Amino acid sequence: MTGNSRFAVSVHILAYLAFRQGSAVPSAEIASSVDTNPVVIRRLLSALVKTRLVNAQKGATGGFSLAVPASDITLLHIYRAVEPQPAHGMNRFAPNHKCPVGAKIESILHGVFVKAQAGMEHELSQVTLAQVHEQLHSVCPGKKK
Amino acid sequence: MTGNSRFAVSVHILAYLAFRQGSAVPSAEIASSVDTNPVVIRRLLSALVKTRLVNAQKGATGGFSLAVPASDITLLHIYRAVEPQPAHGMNRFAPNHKCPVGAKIESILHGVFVKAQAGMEHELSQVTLAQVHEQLHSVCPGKKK
DNA sequence: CAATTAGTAACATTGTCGGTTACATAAACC
DNA sequence: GGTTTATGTAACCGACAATGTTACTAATTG
Repeated sequence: MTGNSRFAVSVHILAYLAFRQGSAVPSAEIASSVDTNPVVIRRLLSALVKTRLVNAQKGATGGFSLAVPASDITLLHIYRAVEPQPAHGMNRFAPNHKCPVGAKIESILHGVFVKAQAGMEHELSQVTLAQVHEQLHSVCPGKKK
Repeated sequence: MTGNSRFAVSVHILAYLAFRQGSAVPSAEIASSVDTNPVVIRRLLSALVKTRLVNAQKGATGGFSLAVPASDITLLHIYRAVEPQPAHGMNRFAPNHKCPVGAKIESILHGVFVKAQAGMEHELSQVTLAQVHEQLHSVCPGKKK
């Protein structure tokens, strides 16, 4: 979608916070689940705190927790919080404006990207963190019997 | 969308071929319109030739031309021809499978990405190269009077 | 005061993308 | 046939982005 994995890791983080419910979870514990460095986790959580999806508490016994019910958080909220301006796949695209095609293609492509982005974001808006949380619990393979 | 500009440049290329109709257009001329190196253009055209959207002809008087009417080419065709496997924003995402969340989040996220991708691709499938070509001709600013 | 944790800056490492050079192959034209 | 023009690709370089890592400060608990 964007080349990076910020969104994927962020959903993982929030799913983990939903999993651990009301308790304050330190970044090191989340980092262990994601298998990365705690600073990477804190960087992403910094953006999620700014958009008020997550509470942060410093000090011993501190950590992160959901600031909003999981059913109120859609994946689009997470996407927007964590993903920088779409940049719309036109980063290094600067056609020659002296050519009649180059002069107009940029704005045409911009319109296309806006529509494509909207199509994608609509799908993300249809999935809540609570649904992701449910899927985590259902069908635990090997935990039957 | 993908971080790179392969798709944007490819649409530009095909719009240029539509603009220049039946004639064989050399990569150097297209490169001038896109303002890049001819090899970059040929690399992308190589993929478009493989999917039979474009004809290539070597030698003097050679060049590239559309192999199919512009009205039969959707932006999704172009996207698929030119963009490698979506990789779905999970490139460097390898959570810890020993954790109950890490063990299941991957497949859940995969499902999310498939839906998001489908939403985006649907929008691309609704736009044809012929429509882009039309927009190139309409409303030439400063060409009135 | 000691321990724990968020917050953040700074730097290293890695991978991808685009640009460039170089050369082989093929076709047109004199 | 030889010259010119063009595609087809490999190989390499430099720029940039993303992630990982270290190191430090600030806040909070007990």
